[in-house]
Amino acid sequence: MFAADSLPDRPAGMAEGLQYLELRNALAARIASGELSPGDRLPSERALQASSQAARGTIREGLAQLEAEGLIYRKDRSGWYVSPAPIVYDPTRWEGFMSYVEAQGRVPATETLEAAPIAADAFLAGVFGRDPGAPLILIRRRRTIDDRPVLVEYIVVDVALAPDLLRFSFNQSLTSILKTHYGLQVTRNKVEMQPCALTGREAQALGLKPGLPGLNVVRTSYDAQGRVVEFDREYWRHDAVKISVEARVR
Amino acid sequence: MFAADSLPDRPAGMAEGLQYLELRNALAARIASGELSPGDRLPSERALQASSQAARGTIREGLAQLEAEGLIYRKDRSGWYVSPAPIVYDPTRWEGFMSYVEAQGRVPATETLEAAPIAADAFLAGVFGRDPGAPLILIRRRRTIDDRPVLVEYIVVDVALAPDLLRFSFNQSLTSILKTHYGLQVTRNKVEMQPCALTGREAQALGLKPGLPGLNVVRTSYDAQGRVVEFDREYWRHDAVKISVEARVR
DNA sequence: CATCATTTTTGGTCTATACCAGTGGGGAGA
DNA sequence: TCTCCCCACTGGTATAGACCAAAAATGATG
Repeated sequence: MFAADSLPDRPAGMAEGLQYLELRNALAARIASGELSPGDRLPSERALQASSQAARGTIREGLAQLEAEGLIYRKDRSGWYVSPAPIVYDPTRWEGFMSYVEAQGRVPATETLEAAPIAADAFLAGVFGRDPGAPLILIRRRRTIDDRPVLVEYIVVDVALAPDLLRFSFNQSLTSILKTHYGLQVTRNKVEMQPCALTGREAQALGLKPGLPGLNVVRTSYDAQGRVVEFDREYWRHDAVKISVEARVR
Repeated sequence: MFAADSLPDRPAGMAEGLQYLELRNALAARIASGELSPGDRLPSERALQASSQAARGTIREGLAQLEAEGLIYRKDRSGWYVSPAPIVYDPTRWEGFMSYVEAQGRVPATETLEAAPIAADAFLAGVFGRDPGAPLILIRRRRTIDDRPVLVEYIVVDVALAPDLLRFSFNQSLTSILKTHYGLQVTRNKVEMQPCALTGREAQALGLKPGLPGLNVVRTSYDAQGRVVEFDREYWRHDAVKISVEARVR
């Protein structure tokens, strides 16, 4: 009940007599025992159906349950797979995705999907304290851990603080580009997080069925003068991340 | 794409031609327009079926989608309802549930489900820096906002720091009891959060179908001497809370 | 050995139906 | 008027089938 890392193979009170929960429990036990390891493919729905006598809809109900718990994930029309361990994410200690993931013994990678100048709309103008129409830069990236896409992000930077930013490659740390070439150092963060459904472009970029659960992280980074250095909206796979915050009470 | 409060009635690229997404879009639009307000009951599944010509399974697929997005929730065998706005939760500024919820213009309440002495197991012994078997106190509470249960929590307190704690009522702020009567003041917090599925006792206490998505928050509170004042595991309805963290970068 | 076309497998969507169990309202009876 | 019971309604679970589109495996071909 208390151990932080306990993922019970059969949560107390999880009703028996329900076929989809029985299936869930059976698969969860096989994952917990190590018979199925992260990355392994589960038997196909029809194979599970044959071995359990249940209807396919019932099988899918059980699989969806495990998916909601983050124990397994699906690859469209390819199969169901056991989820890798989530990475631990402390938004107050964020020194960038690459170093963060590496520190946890995983292999990160970044792909720039888009990088272009845009004009501030009303919302972004408010964020950056500029007038609507002010020139900004939008960067869209996809980030992977061990070759599995885990998040897509939209980063907005103020051109006034980082002129000619587009000449750089964004497949590495943006934080270090801003620091090295523009002397912009983040000293304060505001982070908002909310569970969401991954839809449309986000789902597509992550190779997910639209509507799957995700985590939406919005980060506003300020420098010592209180200027907005970076505005960042991230969409994470819900099973890829675990949030851990450590902070003094104020 | 950027506005933090945008809950689009039809996310860009959310495929058309899929009946369950069409239904989702139709209902989301009615919620966004205000035709359906928080707390309102949706038409029954069979009524939606009659008006859309789709099979009931398809209807339920669309409803499950909206549920995953946090726009609606279900009450077992009673109906589907529009979700109220989530409360904003900053774990680094946590002064207690009651004041927090009140500050956002909502009505909080707390119910003690259980309060009893327990002996430390291996995990809790490690948390509190005591020997296994050391006497602790376990408090289980349910907390509601506007009469809707939103979380259950398991709080563990070290008897050595708070002797005779059980004489108090826990239907109010525990933080203030510890401060007023035992001089225990929290100065530092460690918080971990992870999406989870609400099962068994937790689902039951919240009146939810087992397996619905939730948010698991584990908080360890320390005083100025680094002693563990409180160890707290919370299970939130996923649609009841939005996390916002503001912190200096270290 | 690499490439392309074909076939098989897989999950994705959808229909139609059945029965169950808890909710909630209305009506009968005290 | 109040209480209790019953019943209609609601969502929850399950079956059995169908067809589709994308992925993966296969086999033919260069």
